[in-house]
Amino acid sequence: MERYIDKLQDSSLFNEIDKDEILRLLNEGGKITKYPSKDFVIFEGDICNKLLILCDGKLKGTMTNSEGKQIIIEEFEGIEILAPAFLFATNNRIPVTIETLSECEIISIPKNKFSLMMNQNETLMSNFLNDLSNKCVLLTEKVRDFALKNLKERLIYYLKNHQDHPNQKELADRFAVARPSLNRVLRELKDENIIEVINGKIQIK
Amino acid sequence: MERYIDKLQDSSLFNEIDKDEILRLLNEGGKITKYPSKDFVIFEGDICNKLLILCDGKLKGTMTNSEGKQIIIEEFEGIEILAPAFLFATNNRIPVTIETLSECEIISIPKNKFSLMMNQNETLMSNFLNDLSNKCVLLTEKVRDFALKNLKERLIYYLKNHQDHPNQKELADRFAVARPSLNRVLRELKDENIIEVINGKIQIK
DNA sequence: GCACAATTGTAACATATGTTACTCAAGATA
DNA sequence: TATCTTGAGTAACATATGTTACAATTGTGC
Repeated sequence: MERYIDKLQDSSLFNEIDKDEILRLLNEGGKITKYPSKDFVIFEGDICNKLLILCDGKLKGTMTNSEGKQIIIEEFEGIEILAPAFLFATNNRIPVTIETLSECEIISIPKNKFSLMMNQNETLMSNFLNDLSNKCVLLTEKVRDFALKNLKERLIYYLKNHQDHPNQKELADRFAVARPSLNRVLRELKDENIIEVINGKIQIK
Repeated sequence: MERYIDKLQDSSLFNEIDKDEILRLLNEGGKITKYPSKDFVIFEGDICNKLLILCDGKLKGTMTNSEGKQIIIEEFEGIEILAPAFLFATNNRIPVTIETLSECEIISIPKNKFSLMMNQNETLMSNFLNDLSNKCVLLTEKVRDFALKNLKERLIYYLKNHQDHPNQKELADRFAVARPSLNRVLRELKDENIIEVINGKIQIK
C-alpha cells in the first residue's frame, strides 16, 4: 500500500491526513487485492460489508433490468471509494455491478475496522461524510436528468462536461438508450450545427 | 422542543440516545420554527448550512425544469431530516424545493453546531451516517426506476408499496409524466385485470 | 493489400409518452 | 336547486425513443 501513499493522501478520503497516519490506519485492517481486466469486483445483490478503495485502474458501475436493458451509472478512476453509500445503509445490498475496465488494485477494509478508524480520526470521518454527501448530490442530479430531460438535453450537458467520450454503444448505455437512438440525436445536433464530428470524435461548438 | 422528545427519541437520527442527552444537544444550538401550510421551507438553489429536522406536519420535495415539468422526489412525514445530503457536500446548493403540505414545525441546527454535536456523541454520528446512506440507496433505486423501467412498471411497483395514494395529478408528478399518460396506463392495468378502481381508490390485485 | 471485426450511419416501422381539448361525475357553495 | 370547481376519463394527434436490419466506414492482423 506504501506504493500508493502519495495518491492516497491526495484523495478526498485521506485529504489532510498525515502519510504516517494513513499507513497506520490502513495497516490496521486494510488489504490490497489485484483484479485483472474485465473482472467483476461486485455483483448486483452482494452484501456490502467492506469499504473498497480503488487505487489504480479503471472501473465501471452498471445496473441491469430483467430484459437486459443496462445503464452505466458511474465510472471510477484514480483514488475513489466504491459504493460508499451501501456500507452503512440499513439495506446494504449493493444494487450495482462493478466491473474492471483495466487491471485494478483495490484496498478493502472490513466495515467494523473502518468504523474504528473513523472514531480514531475525526478528519477521516469528516472526509467520508463529504464523499458520501457528494455521491448523494450526484445521484440527485441524475434523477433530475432522467426524470426531467430528454436525450438531447442530457447529451449536450454530457458533451459540455466531457472532452473525451467512449464509443457510441458505451455512450448510449450511460443514457440508458438504444444506440440508434443516440445516433439519431447526434445527427440532429449535427444538422442543428451544435456539434461537429471529426474522426469519430464529437466536438461541441 | 420538549414537546417532541418522545417522537425524536424514536426517530432514526436520535435512536438509542437518552432523552436528557437529546435535549442537551438540541438546546445547544437548535431552534424550532413553525411554518403555515403551502409555505416554502427551501427553494431550489438555496445554500444548505443548517440541518433541518421535521417534527410535525407533512412536506414535499420537488424539482422543476425550465419548461415547468416537475417531479415530486420525496415526501416527508413524522420525524425526518430534510435534505441530509447537502449539508456536508462540496456543492451545498440544494437542488430541491421543499414545500409544506400542512402546518409544520421544523428544528434547525447550524452546520457547525451539528458537527460539534456529532463529535460529542458517537451514536448521533453513526445514526446520521445511516440516514445519509439510506438516502443514497433510495436515490440509486430512483435512478434505476427512471432509467430502466417504463411507467407501467414504476406504477405497479408504487401501488404494491402504497396502500394510500394521492390524486392522479399528484401521482403523475411523482413519476414525472403527464396526467393523461398516467390515466391511460391505469386504464391498461384495469383492462389487464391487474388493478381495480373502487370509489377512486386504486387497488392492486 | 486483403480479410475480418468493430464501429458508425441510417431507414422503416413499433411503442411509449406528451399535448390539447373536451366530456362527465362528485362535491362544494351560493 | 343552480352553479361552480375539481378530479377523472378519454380521444386525436404529435413527439421521443425502441427495434430490427442492413449498409458504409474504419481499424486490425496477417
